[in-house]
Amino acid sequence: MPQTKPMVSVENVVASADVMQKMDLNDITRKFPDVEYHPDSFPGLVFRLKTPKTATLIFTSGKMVCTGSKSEELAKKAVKTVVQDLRKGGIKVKKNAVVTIQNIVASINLGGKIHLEQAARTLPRSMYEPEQFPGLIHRMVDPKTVILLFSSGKLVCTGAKHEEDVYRSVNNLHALLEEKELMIYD
Amino acid sequence: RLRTWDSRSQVHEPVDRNFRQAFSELDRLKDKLAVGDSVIEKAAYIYRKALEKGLVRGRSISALIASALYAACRDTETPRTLKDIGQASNIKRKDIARCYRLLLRELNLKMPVVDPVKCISRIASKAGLSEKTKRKATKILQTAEEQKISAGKDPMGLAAAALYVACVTNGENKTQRDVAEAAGVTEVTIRNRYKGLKVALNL
DNA sequence: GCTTTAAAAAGTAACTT
DNA sequence: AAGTTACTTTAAAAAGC
Repeated sequence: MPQTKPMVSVENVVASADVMQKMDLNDITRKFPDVEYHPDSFPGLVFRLKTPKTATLIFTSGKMVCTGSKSEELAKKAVKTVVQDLRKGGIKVKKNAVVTIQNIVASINLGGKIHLEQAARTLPRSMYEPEQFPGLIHRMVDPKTVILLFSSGKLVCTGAKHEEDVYRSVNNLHALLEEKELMIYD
Repeated sequence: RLRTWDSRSQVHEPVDRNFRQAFSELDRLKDKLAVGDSVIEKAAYIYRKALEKGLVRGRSISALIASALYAACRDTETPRTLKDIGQASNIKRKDIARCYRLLLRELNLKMPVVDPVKCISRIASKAGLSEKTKRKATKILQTAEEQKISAGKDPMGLAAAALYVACVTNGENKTQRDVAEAAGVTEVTIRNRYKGLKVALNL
């Protein structure tokens, strides 16, 4: 059975947020010189934080998208910090943001190599096209996530809404790989 | 030939016009890529399935035809790269790749994994290599117990590296650049694959 | 479908030095 | 030939073309 417990590390969390009020992006641009706002190419304003190291997109509707956090909690903290900074800078923001986690990306190391070509033939809902990408793309149904498998035994799991989904996805896949004898331990 | 189309062409509707365009395009690509009628017929079959599934809505018909042809090549193990089809159809490689993935997902197609051995002949003829070298390269790839070193690697890079090694052992005067150019990969890739091959073959 | 953000995996490509 | 940077794939939201 698994000689090694999978090493999981959350690499990026994407969260949407809403302060439920119209925002004047040009005003924010005037008061925050380090902000990026190019309405001709994209309607969102980019507000970067050093800690947590994130990038938050702010739209005129008051809706936001925060990316780059290493955990669900840090994503929420980042949005709070952005709103606080806006207020300190003189931007009126009445309500606190309602945050929703939209996607979690994690990297995993199974601790053993994977027989990719065999996996490509036996794993359902999988695609392996080394001419296009070195990893095998597997779509898991429950939880609904997508996992990229590499011959090194490392994985990337994305599409999860909760950190628990990442662990369930990895455990499901790991068990499946061992059941079908697709794992190669030293 | 092209009975796949003829058998359905009796219904004269907009769909009919779509098929005619698809077939004239496939016939044009057939000559440019030098693939057989069976590949074209398979491409037509896949394209028709895509039409029936409504995958053409809001999408480029040309890109869908080109990706159906790529899928047919893959299914029949006819060695043609996305780059080959992109050049023949004047459609960006990235667009063909995206449509191809869509076809796999929506039509539930399962393709065999590309066998680098099947890529040897095309590279060898483009580079003007001997039959002996081709045979040697085939043995090299087979002896390299594939699976262990080829996972995740571009099949054309693996085949090119094997051919380069075969040239050296057979004393055929071809540079890495010659082989790389014929295979459509860089010399750096041939060198990197060569390293793995060297270990696998105890060279 | 595109535009923008972030991040990992491993391979390949394109420049510099 | 080594190094660096950058692009390939995956997911997801935002507003608008």
